[in-house]
Amino acid sequence: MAPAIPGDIPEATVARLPVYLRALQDLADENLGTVSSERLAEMAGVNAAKVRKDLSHFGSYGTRGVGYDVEYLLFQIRRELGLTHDWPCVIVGMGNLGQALANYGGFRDRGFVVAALVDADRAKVGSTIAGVEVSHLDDLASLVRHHNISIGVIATPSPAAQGVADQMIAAGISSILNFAPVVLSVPEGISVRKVDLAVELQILTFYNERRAVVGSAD
Amino acid sequence: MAPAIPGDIPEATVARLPVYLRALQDLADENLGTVSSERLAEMAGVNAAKVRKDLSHFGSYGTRGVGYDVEYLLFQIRRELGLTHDWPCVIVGMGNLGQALANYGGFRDRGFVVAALVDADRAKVGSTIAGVEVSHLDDLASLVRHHNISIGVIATPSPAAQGVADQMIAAGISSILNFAPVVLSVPEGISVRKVDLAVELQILTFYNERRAVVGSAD
DNA sequence: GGGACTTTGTGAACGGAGGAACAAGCCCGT
DNA sequence: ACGGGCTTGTTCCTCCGTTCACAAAGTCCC
Repeated sequence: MAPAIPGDIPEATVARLPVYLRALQDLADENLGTVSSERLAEMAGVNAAKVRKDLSHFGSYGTRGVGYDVEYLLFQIRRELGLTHDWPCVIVGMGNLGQALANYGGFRDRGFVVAALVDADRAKVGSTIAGVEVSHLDDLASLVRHHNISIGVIATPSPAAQGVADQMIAAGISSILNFAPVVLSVPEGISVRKVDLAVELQILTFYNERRAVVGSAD
Repeated sequence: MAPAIPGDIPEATVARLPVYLRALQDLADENLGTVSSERLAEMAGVNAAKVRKDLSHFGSYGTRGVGYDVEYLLFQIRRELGLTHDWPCVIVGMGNLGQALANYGGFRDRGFVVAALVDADRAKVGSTIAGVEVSHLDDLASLVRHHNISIGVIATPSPAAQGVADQMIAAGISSILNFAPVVLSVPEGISVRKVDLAVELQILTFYNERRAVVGSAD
């Protein structure tokens, strides 16, 4: 599961960069010129020292006594995350979740363009969702090539997920976001992130149950 | 963010329990009587020693030389996760994502029942999604009481998320799954988990970009 | 019944991440 | 020019989580 050594940036730091990015965008919208690590930490819901250490991995982007220049830091983090350009994505699986993802506006705002939609069901092929025509799974490879896609989103039922992942990888996709509740096995060099909604809920129930059993000791 | 000490189970272990649960369900479907930590580890995509240590936190559920009894372990993990009964949930925000979540069948299969749907837009109130009528946000508290809901799902636009969270907590909800890309501030004793789809994609692009820059050193 | 084999449960080493604290550096007012 | 006040960058320490390795314990076969 480990995406191997990407450089020398801790994985935990990478996971926080998008959160900083979002906070900085809010600051930029308010026309704030600079921000302190403390303020940024508060907005991101983390510790101030952590913010400074995270940012220091990329160089000295701040000014002592002043803080960080919002625009400059925005640019640097965008660059680190590879968000200087939009990323075309393909979503495979046009069920409830796939359709919702296709319609979800939050992607384009943050640098991701749904370039292609794919389903294995020929009955769905040809219909248009969010302005994009649904193609058949068989055409995945040519779509990936044509749109230069490197990110694939799997929104299929569980049994189909591994097969779709294999086809994505064969087509040249190197980053996969998997919504199917299965553990994908992929070769070295392919990044996979998994989002399992039921797992999140089950983690919540664990703590909920514990609170009930232990009693409200607060 | 830390849900405080729930007992003495490491948070990382809790997060893996649902994964084990899913693997065990697959094993049960195949009528496998027992499973070794090694096999289970492979299915869950983790280390065998980790599986054993995780499970040992709850007692000795295995038999040396044999492995773990699938049915028994299933029962124990379900019990630990509080999945001996179904959990009624309320989804707030009937946009694309909220509707998709309401229609998503994967919840009910895993112990979660969508008991109520809520939106702030009166134009949406009264319509039926996935067999559940949409109520107005003002009725949240009475819905929570009536259906004995302890889990709330936030699928609103970002600006509304904190207010909804506050209302949920005031109504007695203690566990929140947040899809809005904002950091919620909640009092002690409330569990929050956040799912931010764009963040996941941005993490992928980081590694994608790094691979491109570093070159395929594999 | 006993020995060989298998697998769990756990003690200990190891590595990474988090947080406190402080020195270095920058700005501003006088 | 210079001192006071901030804020960063970094060091050090601690803690949590992972992994190895092995003893304990059970099964199976002869």
